[in-house]
Amino acid sequence: MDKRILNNYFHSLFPIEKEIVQNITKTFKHFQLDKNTILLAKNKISTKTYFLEHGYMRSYILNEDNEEITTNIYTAPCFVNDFLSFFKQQPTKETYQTLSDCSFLETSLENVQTNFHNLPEFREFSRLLFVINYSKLNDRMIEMVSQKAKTRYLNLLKQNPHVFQNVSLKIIASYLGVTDSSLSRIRKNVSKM
Amino acid sequence: MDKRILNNYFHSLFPIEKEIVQNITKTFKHFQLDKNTILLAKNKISTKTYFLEHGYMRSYILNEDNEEITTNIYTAPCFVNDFLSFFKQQPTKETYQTLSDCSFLETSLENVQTNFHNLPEFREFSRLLFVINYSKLNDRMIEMVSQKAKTRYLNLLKQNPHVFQNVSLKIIASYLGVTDSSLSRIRKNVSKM
DNA sequence: ATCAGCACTTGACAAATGACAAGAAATTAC
DNA sequence: GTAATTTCTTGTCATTTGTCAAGTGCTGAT
Repeated sequence: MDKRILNNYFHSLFPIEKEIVQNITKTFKHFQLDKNTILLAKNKISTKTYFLEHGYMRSYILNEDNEEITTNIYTAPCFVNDFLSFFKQQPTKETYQTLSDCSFLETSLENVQTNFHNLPEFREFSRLLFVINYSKLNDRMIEMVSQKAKTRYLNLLKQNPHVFQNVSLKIIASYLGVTDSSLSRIRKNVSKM
Repeated sequence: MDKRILNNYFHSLFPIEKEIVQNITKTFKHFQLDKNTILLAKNKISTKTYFLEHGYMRSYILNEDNEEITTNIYTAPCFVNDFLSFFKQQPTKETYQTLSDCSFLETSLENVQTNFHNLPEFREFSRLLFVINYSKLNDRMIEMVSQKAKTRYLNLLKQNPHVFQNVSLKIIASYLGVTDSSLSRIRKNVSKM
């Protein structure tokens, strides 16, 4: 099976030898999911690390009014991993759902552990992945507390314009922390400038 | 020097042998800072991992209007680490400042790397620290987008009441993502219930 | 002891966003 | 192809939060 996208992802983050990457990625297995399918449901324990090769996904929670709050939007290629559930083997708080037809590669916790403890390069890679994810989340948090909705919308539009062709505005609205009617008004306001 | 608090912190997170913890913590060095001192300034490259043994700290950024936005409040005992700056050796976006007299333990990137690659238990510990920090940040982000200011205030009051005795309301307000006048009104409203 | 500055509160008003409802447009199911 | 469902927009009004300015009281420097 073709693992070029996954292999390239390793090389893009970090100088690492081709053979080592192939050694790491050989345990990853391909699979596909249709649009609007649950990859990992709330309260389940995550047993895999997923690499999203093609497509769009999101994670979401239900608030006290049973409304879905989108906590993250994933654009391929990227890793999709519920860190807390996967590494501490405890139930997820979030549900992970495809937003388009998606193709994935997955590997087990056992394989991750073997590589983590045996391959110094994989250790460095996984730590770097944590650092990058943490930093992205921190940036988003800062944006949420210090910018208004219109700025957050414009930033997303600039950084990830393709999301708007692939993800419904309702989902994008909750990701931006506003209602769908507010987002609609913001878009109207932006378009006439 | 007494490293009981640091050693206990390791044991509290994770089942790990006493000798291994002592081996890890032996490279940590004590130091102290007065209230309102900069531990790590914006645009500097972090060279140390810090463990806050006693006291309160915060990290903050300046927004476009040159107002300080508190991005995190640290309550001892805990690790204080700018992951991106420390592990990627790039300039920080945030400034780290003490909010009370503080005592710290610090160790260098070289020591962290040695332990990370030589001690399986330390690898597991550092990954767990990442997982916990990521998860906390994610919870806070969800709270920010889905709860209103009053709820966020009440949650902080419940989870960390001591912060209110040690950190000014102005700083807590910006941490909660509201202005200090709003927080003042929220407190007034809460107190008369 | 005094003065300057800071933290906190409060008032009046403005701006941003939410809640709800209705209708148009797009998508999906059969 | 048609009906049902969902998405998106828009209107009205309420609520939340911000902005600005003033006033009080505390604290720290000299």
